[in-house]
Amino acid sequence: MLGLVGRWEPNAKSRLRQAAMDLYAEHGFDQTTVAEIAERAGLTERTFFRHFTDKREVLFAGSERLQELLIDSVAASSLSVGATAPFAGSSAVAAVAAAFEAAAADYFPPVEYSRQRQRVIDANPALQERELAKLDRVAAALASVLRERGVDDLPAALAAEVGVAAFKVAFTRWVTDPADTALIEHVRDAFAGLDAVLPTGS
Amino acid sequence: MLGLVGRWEPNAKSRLRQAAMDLYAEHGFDQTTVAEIAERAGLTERTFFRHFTDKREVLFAGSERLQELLIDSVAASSLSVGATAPFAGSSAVAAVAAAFEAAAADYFPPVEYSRQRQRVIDANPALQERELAKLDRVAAALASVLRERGVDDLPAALAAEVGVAAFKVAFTRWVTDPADTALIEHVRDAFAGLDAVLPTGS
DNA sequence: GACGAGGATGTCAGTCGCTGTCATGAGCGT
DNA sequence: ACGCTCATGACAGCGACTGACATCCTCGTC
Repeated sequence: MLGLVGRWEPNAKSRLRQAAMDLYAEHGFDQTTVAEIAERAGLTERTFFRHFTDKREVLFAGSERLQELLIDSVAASSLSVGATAPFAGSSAVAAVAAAFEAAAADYFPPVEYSRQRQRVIDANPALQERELAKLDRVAAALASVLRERGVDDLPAALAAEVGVAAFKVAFTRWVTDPADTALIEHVRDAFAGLDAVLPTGS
Repeated sequence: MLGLVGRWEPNAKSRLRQAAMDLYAEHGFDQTTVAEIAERAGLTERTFFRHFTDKREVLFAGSERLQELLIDSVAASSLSVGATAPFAGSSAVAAVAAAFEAAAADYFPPVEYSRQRQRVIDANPALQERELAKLDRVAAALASVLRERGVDDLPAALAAEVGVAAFKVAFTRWVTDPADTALIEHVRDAFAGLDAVLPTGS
């Protein structure tokens, strides 16, 4: 269960991932064949599909960990569960924001790598779809944990979706930022921008 | 350009769509073969791919029209372009909200159909990915038109993403609502809920 | 130190989504 | 009648993905 990596050539999975990333970046996703990836990794096409469900999944392997980070963070946050209507909701977004800020500091790889990865993704609709799907699962998980913490259905769903929306904007700005500002700063800016963006009262 | 439908059996495209929907609903998406769809429509597999780029695209054919509706609506709205910082952003969300409310009244098919369609989509990850991709293109288009109307980059992106996020929640609640409340009501609730969900000041 | 269990890999064959190419046949204008 | 256009059919082919079975290494056990 701890991944005592194996009796064969070790790191098969990471070798496959590396080979895939290189080929995707060099020739493009569509022009890369799974057989080529496997060959470069010294393995077989069949083995590739034993490590990754998908040709696309190679680029999104670590996403479960991000989801866990966020969930644990929100689960451990001090939500004012007992508060009356509007406050329960607003502290939910705050908790989500805090979770993303924490993840921004811990989880993400260096900008260089993220940029290269994003270039590959942006060049292919199928990969963008997968990226959105991952984010949507994150939103669903966040909404779920918020509900478990006592937040009502509607505000829980809204807080989760809005939080992910803000993060999407922050992440995009991060990888396209020529000034190389830290991700956490972009996350703060985006969540702060939410206040300015919503009609104050209505 | 007006679709003078043709010299062959007319409505090839809608026959294909109907056949696909029926088969997807009956046997499931994965268990349905494109050849089967084409056969039921009295056509060939090859012809199917001339009408739809994808096996999935059958379920999302009308989405460009929704996008146009929203864009036109926002483009025609009275945005306070000249306003100073916070107000420009907030009226942007209001414009997006109004656009979705208008679309909710005009565009969407009856609940029955939407529910059946959604059942098919919810049963298949690949279809969910496509649905998210469509919504993301909507968000991108909204952000673009907001920028053209003079809204700054960050608030434009946030308003678009948040608007789509709210709509996602509203739509989900609509198709799962046992009380059959109108979609526009759910849209209003969701956008109203945004106010309660965000920390008032911070 | 042989032996059996388990797990990761290889091999093979097959299905199906999707594409390029060329042929066919109906309608339409001249 | 002639040819043009265009939706469709007919084929051939690639590549993603899957299921079934064989192999082979490693480790624990006797």
